[in-house]
Amino acid sequence: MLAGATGRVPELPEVETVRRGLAGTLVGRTVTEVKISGPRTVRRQDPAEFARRVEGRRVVSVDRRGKYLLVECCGGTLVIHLRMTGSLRVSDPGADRSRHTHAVFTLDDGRELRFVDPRTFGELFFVFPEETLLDDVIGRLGPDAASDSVDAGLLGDLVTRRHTTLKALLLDQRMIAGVGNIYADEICFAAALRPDRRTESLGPDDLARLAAALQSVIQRAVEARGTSLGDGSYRDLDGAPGTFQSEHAVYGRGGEPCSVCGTAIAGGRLAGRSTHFCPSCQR
DNA sequence: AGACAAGCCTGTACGC
DNA sequence: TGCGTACAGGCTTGTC
Repeated sequence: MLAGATGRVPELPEVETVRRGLAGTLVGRTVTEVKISGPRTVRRQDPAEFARRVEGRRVVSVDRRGKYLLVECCGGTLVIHLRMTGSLRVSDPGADRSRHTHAVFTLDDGRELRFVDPRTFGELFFVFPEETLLDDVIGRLGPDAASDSVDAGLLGDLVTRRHTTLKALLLDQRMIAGVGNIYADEICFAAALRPDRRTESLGPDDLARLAAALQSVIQRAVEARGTSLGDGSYRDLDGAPGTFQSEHAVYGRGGEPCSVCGTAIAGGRLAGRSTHFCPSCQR
């Protein structure tokens, strides 16, 4: 296993797992108090103003677009992006507060929702319906990778619009929202396509396999509650890891034999990201 | 000790 | 000129 190649970053399946947990925890609850301690955690608006906006609001539903969590409240939306190392935990108020806890939401059932983020890339903000900030952020995103609309036809449109490598296309949130580095590699393997394939070279059969691979990898990963590799990696709201890492065919397996053909998995850098693929199975 | 991991944004360079 | 793409840098810190 490559040093540091620990998939700690939440992508769609991990964020979806958190969303489901949040829905069960937050819907119908009212946020009674908000405490922001991280100086970078709320950066699109004043943290005190953010706290004022959220306090006293009842949660109606919890949605997700790509890697963004949308906590729909009466009168506005709490937006959460975990970025690289952000995580959310539900705790009793007396429970030890881990280092790097940057925000605490107290609920009317006495529990706390805590936002923990060592690298502080993650962020929170709250938008009123009449504000455009949500549209500015979410409106840039392509269709959600878990949505039925991501089929061979849509992918055909994308590859004519964006001439680049397959990996760069999959990582581009404006094209398809929710895929990150781990699942991009896994999707390419499942589609038997090299990550460095030029998008303009993909034919109908390739696009059909790609669409099927996207759906199946994302669906299986959601069912496995995401990927957790190594210490400090992603955990769900209750601190439990996902299990999809046991199904990884290529990510983090550079040099290991391919599970299908035995060829050594190749590793390298593409689109600025560590990239792994089977040089024999993927063309 | 310094390189690396990552998502996302921004700035810049480049080729057609 | 302009557009789309490629790439580097910034942000950050735990790990190797």
